[in-house]
Amino acid sequence: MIEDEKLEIRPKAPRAVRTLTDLANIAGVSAGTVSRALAGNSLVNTKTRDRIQALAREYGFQPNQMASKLRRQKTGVIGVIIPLGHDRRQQISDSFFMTLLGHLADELTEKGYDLMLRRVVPERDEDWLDRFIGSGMIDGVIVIGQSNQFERIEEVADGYLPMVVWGNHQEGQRHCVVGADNRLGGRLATERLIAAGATRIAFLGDTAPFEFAARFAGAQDVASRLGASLRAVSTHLSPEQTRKEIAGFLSRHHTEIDGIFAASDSIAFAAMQELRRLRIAVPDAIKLVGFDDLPIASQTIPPLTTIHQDIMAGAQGLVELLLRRLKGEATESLVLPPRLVVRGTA
Amino acid sequence: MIEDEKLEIRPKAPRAVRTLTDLANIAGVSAGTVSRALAGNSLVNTKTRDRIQALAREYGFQPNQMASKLRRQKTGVIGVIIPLGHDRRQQISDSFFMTLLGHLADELTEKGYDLMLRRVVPERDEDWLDRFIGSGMIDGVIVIGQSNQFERIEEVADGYLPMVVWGNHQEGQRHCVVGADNRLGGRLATERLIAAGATRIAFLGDTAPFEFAARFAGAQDVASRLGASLRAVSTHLSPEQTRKEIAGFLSRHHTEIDGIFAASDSIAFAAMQELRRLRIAVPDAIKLVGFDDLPIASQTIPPLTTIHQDIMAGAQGLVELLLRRLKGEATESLVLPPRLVVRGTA
DNA sequence: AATCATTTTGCAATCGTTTGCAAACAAGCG
DNA sequence: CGCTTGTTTGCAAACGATTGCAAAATGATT
Repeated sequence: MIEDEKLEIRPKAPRAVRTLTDLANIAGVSAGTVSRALAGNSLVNTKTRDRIQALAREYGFQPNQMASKLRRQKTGVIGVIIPLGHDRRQQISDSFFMTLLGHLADELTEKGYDLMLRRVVPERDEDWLDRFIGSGMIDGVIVIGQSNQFERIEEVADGYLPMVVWGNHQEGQRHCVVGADNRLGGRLATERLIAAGATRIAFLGDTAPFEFAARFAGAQDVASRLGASLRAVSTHLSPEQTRKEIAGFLSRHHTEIDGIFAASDSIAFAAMQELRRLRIAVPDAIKLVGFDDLPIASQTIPPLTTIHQDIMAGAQGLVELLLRRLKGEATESLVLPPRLVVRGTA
Repeated sequence: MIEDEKLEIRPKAPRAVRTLTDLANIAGVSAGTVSRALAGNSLVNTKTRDRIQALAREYGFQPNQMASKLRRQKTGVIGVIIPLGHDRRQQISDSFFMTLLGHLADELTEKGYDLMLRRVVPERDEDWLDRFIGSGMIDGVIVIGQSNQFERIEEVADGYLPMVVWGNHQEGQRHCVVGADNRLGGRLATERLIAAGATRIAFLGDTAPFEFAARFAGAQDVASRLGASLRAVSTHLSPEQTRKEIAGFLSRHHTEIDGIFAASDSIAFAAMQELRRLRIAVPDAIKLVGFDDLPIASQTIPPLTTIHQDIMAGAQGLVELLLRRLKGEATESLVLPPRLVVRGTA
């Protein structure tokens, strides 16, 4: 009889027990005790702790996070911010970043943190990074991609420790970064192109972002050393735009080249498609190497030769370094080795 | 001279002015007034408002969000939660969900909300949804994908208004959902296969998730009506696993079919690759239709015939409905029309 | 039974904003 | 000049959890 009543009281009722005090009243103790009990604090008697925890479960009580965070001055939330280029669509569909984000979510969850995602267009908002950090909503921040904001990030890094960035490592930089050795990757790609017989190479992709610039620099290292010619064909912004630029370049200049180093797999795919439209044989007439090794890279025809980046290791590195920085440690950057994957296009 | 000093005071100092009261002291007013001034409240004199806002900018002051949220009892944060199947990797790299997420981030940002991302494995955590909602950190929640949690979501929907789900619409369901008409999509795909000459069709994909089940149901509608045979080849979980299962099925049974309806483009890609390995001509020997119309679908060889879903419209719909629900409106579900895109595989 | 050491508990201050209410002030009018 | 309207401001009470400190309860020991 009593139990029946109990069962009927709970459902639908507008959550009668919403605060520590509510639960404390029910349990016949003080709010402080409830707080300690739920925190598993050893200061509270084992028996009352269990009783209170049971009660909390029964009434579906969860302490208000906002109040908790305010009081403890930490949020348990890590911010992940993606700076976009001028065109906001630039990286939205970039599967590389999106995959990285997925792994980050998993890693952070595992460590007990929540993830707050923000995408910003730095050009439109000077203070994009400071604002996120100063918002008081996050304990630390992971920046995905340096875009063209290297300087801004450096400035912030001087005064703000818990920040880790995915991107390229520059000699002597002050912010902690995790990323592949893009320059080495560029070298590997170009060496492969030349080994496959290419001598007149085009680099396809926007050279403004640091990651891409480093890939191009690596290509330059090798090209000049091995006596191949190299030209940069800078593409811009949105995928459609990029595709048009690639199409334009290829239709006009394809006879002048016999190798393409694409700054990313996405760009490589676009190039492949255009080459097919122009009935230019890959790899016979033009060799092609990409960068990233997205899952689909192995599924194109011919499968794409590319530079592999270990995304999961990257995500793990980002999180681990950030957690150490949250503890006050100053950490080194982490540079991951890229790996050439030879498939069918070069 | 004075200005020089001003410049030197600010940098590096551990943010001397961190609270409303700090700023209030500087401005010579009370904290309440500063609060109102920064909120652009009309109750405060225009002149003092401007003065305070200038001061705030000068000192880089940002009110503490945690305190603000606690006091106002709303967070300005929308939770986005992705329930994963048994295998956590299942959907992580699913570019469809990831792209949807990107668009959601944009839409929410535009409306002034922040986005908190959480990925969960419902099997491991019974209360995944309640816990997120009850955490007090979010004003509303968007669930991406029903996975196999339809019932759980229904239950929650009864007591919690500000929730919108991406997924499939079932007759008479109680939670508000946005998604393509999967059944119709399944019909379109199958009709196309049959029109292209297929009579013995295999459906490739896990039929447990509601979206996929509906696609299969659509296929059944058409197959039985038009006299084609249809068998479901249920794949499971992780991409590698899926690939193996597909390979196994095709190598053993490819002679028994002449058409494949893949539950998603990703699955279609895997099938294509396997068919190529087996030297089975597409679409000559076997016709193939996918679902989603991912960007790469147009770039395979031959380009993939598939069912197009408008992801951006989906994201906009989710956000718009959620905002209306936050205002207390009860909203209808939104079913988006899928569209057959005929390319080279059927 | 009294004293002391040790757990457990309650009290009350605190985190930093927001906001209802009332006080202070200015302005308009007879 | 006094009185009635408006504007602007300040005061102080929330919001709900955490935690140092002291009080109370318990147990151990003589």
